[in-house]
Amino acid sequence: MTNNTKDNGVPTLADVANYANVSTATVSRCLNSPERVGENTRKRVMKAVRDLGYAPNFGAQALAARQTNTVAAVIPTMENAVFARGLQAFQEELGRHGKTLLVASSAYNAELEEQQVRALVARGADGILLIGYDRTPEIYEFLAKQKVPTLIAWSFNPEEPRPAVGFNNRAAMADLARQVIGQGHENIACISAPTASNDRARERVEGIRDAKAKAGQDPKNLTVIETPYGIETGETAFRQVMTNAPQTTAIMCVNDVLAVGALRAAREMGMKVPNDISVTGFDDIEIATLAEPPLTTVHVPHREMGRCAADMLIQILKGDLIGHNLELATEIRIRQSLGPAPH
Amino acid sequence: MTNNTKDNGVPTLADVANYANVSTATVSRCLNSPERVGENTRKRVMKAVRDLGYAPNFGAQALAARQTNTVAAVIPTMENAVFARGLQAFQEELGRHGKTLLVASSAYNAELEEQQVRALVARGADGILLIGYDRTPEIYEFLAKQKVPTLIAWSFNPEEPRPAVGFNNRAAMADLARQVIGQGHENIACISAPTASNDRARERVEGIRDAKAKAGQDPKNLTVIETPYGIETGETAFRQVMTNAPQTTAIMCVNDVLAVGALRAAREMGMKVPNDISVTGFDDIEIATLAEPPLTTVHVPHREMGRCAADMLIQILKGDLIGHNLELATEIRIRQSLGPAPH
DNA sequence: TTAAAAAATGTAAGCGCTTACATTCAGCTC
DNA sequence: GAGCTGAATGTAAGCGCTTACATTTTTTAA
Repeated sequence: MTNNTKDNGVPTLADVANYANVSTATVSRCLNSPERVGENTRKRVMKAVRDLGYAPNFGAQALAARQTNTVAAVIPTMENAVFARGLQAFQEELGRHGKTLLVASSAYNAELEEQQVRALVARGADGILLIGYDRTPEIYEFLAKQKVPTLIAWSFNPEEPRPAVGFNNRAAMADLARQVIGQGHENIACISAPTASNDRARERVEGIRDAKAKAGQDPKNLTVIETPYGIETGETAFRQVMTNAPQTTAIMCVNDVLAVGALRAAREMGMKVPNDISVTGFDDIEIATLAEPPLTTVHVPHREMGRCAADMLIQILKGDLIGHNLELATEIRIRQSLGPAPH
Repeated sequence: MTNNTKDNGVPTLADVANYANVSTATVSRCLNSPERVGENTRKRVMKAVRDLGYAPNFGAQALAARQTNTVAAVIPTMENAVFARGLQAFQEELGRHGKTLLVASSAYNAELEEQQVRALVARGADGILLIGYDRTPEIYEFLAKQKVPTLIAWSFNPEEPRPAVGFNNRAAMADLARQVIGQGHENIACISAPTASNDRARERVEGIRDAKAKAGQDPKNLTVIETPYGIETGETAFRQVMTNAPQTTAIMCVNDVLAVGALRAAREMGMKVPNDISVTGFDDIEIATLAEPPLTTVHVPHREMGRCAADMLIQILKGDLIGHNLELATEIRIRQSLGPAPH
């Protein structure tokens, strides 16, 4: 046995240096800035790397170079197709730039989110992606103190100073509400996700109020039911609406999944959509077109958002602070679930 | 300014030690095995940690402790709900054990998968989760050489020696096929994902053949169309089947998404499901129940698989090599998309 | 009271890499 | 050929933490 690899298995930089008869500095340079090394030497070193099956030790590299090339994301859940898509694109783009993705999910729970953020930062994330603006100041302070660049996604509010890539939830929902109102609906109800620590949901609800106000309707006069994410919860919420406010002719849901639940409940209750009642969603995920009838909704470019988020975060990490804020456009998709108000 | 934190910002263990008037070893012990430190000292140190806002440096910790507490997963794509769910559960369970998840996706591309595996290992993954058995020996060798414990998920083959948690794709599909054949179908076609480097798809197709053989039908006589993942591709494949083999009365798809595409194509072509043709899926994701008509499919416990995968990997990392193989049960879900063969 | 055992804490040697700085040496210029 | 320049390479000092081992303090037992 040679004196390489210290007999314990995994070869180190020193083993490679030894094998190639150069110093560790040269090997390191070969790997990180090959142009600074003579051609012959480089070839010899590369051969050594291959022969030995060398791979750099991550911890050592991170320690010495003070960065991990790792980016973290904390999302509510991957089971929501919206985030799965965005995250997929985010990861792909990150990969293209040699960065790796660390993920955790908060289950829409602020406290858990805080833990996750801390854990990921402790894992050496160079930067972090967070969903929406809403969270305790403690997290933001922590991030600032640890000097971890942070990007917000899925929300965009021109008045917020933080770097963000997203869309104007409020304006988008207001647009959609305008369409609904345009169909003659006056008794609108809204099925929302819990708004307590979710600015996206909150803004969407406000968007409906904005549109109502603009149309001369009383913005206070809006039935809102809050319920967790899920098809079943959407069903239950629909029933609740019909009990509390039977005169309702249009139900606007803050996401497609709740809307699909509403659609299902309507069918079970023998109500025809859109003849008896109209239903709208938000996100435009696959089930929106699959639903019976297909769902009128707001199309959100989730993939693009993920990709842009990655690009922006990379920019920020590089120190290029340009383009700190990016607003993406959404689009109303009118489908059969919206019809004129019955009279 | 005190002589803490070296003026450069982030506090280190030494700063904490200094502030609390103990050695770095004591601080380290406070953090990692508090029971080995006297109560007063511990309190003092913890206060110092809080006062200084100390957080351990990941690289240093990884380097010194020779582990990152990070586990990696390479999945085909998060956009497939099946993996999104499993991964979500995987991550949750990992989190419960203080581990963090690194993810990458291969887009069902073997070469890309290899790169991703290397990248993740280079990022210090202590262990890795891979989907299915199929991949080049090089990857397995690399993993072995780097001593990275590996777990296979979504497949389970008692004859394979590698640790795995999954289900018997072949048997499950054979079960479903038996039901189809039981409805009198003889001209069965299959819409499959590309089988080249996907043992799950391959096994499912073989499962159909098994059932045919068992029922006295010729297993060779099975129309198989391979197509990438997607609703649209499922539609196209359906049309292809009806062109190539118009006598087909049942189409078995290797996943729900392709099946939904088939369903849609059938509707567009004016064929009634299940009167004119039966369609089945595999996975039992949400859209299976949402589809019109609801899809007969194989229910796979994706979440449970994710959770078990995490548990097993953690066991393996600990060195407990027990329970090296885990087979999960699947279940046939008969819904309206399957009916008797027309005569 | 005292020695031995146990508990608490300290000392310091790495972990494997990057990089500032030092050295060597070939190729120039004059 | 002396002096200079710049490319190629080497030397060695950390990076911030863990942990084996040494030392000190406290507890226990006889």
